[in-house]
Amino acid sequence: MEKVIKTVIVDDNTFLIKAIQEKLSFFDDIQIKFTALDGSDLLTKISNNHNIDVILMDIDMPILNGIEATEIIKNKYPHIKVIMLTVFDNDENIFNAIKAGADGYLLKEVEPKTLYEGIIDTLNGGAAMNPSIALKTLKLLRNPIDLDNKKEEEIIKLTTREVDVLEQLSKGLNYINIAENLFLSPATVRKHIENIYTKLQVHNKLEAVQKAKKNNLI
Amino acid sequence: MEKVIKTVIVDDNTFLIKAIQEKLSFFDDIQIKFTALDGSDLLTKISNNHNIDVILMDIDMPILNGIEATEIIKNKYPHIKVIMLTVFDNDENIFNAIKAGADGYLLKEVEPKTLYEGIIDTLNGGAAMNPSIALKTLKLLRNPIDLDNKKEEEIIKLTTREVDVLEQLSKGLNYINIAENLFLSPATVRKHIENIYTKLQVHNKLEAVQKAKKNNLI
DNA sequence: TTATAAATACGTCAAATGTCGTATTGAAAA
DNA sequence: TTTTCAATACGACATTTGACGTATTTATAA
Repeated sequence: MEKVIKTVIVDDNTFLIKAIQEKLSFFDDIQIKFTALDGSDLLTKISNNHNIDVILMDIDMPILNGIEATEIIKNKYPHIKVIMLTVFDNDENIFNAIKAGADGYLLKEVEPKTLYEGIIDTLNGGAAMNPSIALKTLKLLRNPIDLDNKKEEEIIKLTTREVDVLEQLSKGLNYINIAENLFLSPATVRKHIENIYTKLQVHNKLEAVQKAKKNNLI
Repeated sequence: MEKVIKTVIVDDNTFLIKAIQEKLSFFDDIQIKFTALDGSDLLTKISNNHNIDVILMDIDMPILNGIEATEIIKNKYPHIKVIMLTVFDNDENIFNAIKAGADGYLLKEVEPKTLYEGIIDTLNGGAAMNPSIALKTLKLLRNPIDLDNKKEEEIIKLTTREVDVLEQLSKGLNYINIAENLFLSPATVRKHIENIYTKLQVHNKLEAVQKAKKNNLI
């Protein structure tokens, strides 16, 4: 028989705590030891009982947020695995959470089974990650952003097709070649690029590529 | 109904190709367009048919290895997803594969279902990764090693004035503005740029700026 | 069911860019 | 001293790009 996985949930929203608990209720070996409503609350409770395997940590919380809490926890109890469980997937949060020592990063809409497997993988010495988060970490590795030089991250939303086109643009290809690569009409490529320029508020290829890289869109 | 996923397998071991094919045979929407025995073989075959969704790429191969091949492929066909599929999980391979533009990194022992899901996730704009690989990428992000592998660096000599112009170019300025900034005639700016293109062996602004950055000229 | 969004595509026009050729001047190198 | 190179500059021409408007189809969300 497998031994239980002593789990802690930290979230300032009691409804979301309930939701996570329900997701995990399918799995007999998950044991919720306690829950906490913010980082400070967690620290208090954990100092009385640090016999914990894994913490599921929200980020946006009052008093002490999830990233600060993670840093403290991982410093004091490095054996405890911390998996971020949040609705936010912006670069800065991801990067800071990783820097703080998080062992995984999942989005709240995660399937129960995926969440469970993520916990197991993490305890087995891996890291749990949504594919979309994984991609962002790859991009961060390729193109290290300067977080100091980066205030409020604009939320620029490009469609997948627009990203395809932008990637091609970034290789220095012209419209004709991009069209050939993506099996499109050059007219469509131009239209996509037009839309990209509008969204990025730029007026030529070079600016588009630079802004896209800066915002880790490509 | 979902459309088929045009897939290519690259591996110098025909037995392993067979093994991968068998793993994917469970899934009706995976269509193996062709297989290749090394990077060079892949490039030849893909130049005749680049209507491909995803490439499963081994790393250790003769003639042209998987990382070099990935770099070439992603430069020419950035829309094609490349997932590394290898037995090696050392930091250097992972880091270099990511730098080369890989969209995922899975180990060969991967379960058929996991491999399939990884392909799907990647095509949906995510990244496929084993948990153990994911952890390594996190560690690389926390502690960035600079494996700045500069091989045979070409010796490109630009004049100081050309560098001036190139720097302006890299800011996304047009000829008129560059001329104003440097107190030149636009015609002169154009001539400088023409000479820069010749020296760098490129044919447009974007390529010039990228090559210049790569060679630390700006 | 009806909006809405995404992806596709065409046409037009002006502006910018890439590629030629040619030429003058001054400074540095042979 | 002669030659070469760097920097400046003009003209011409074809191609590419950027900025409009418009329109159809499909999938998804309200």
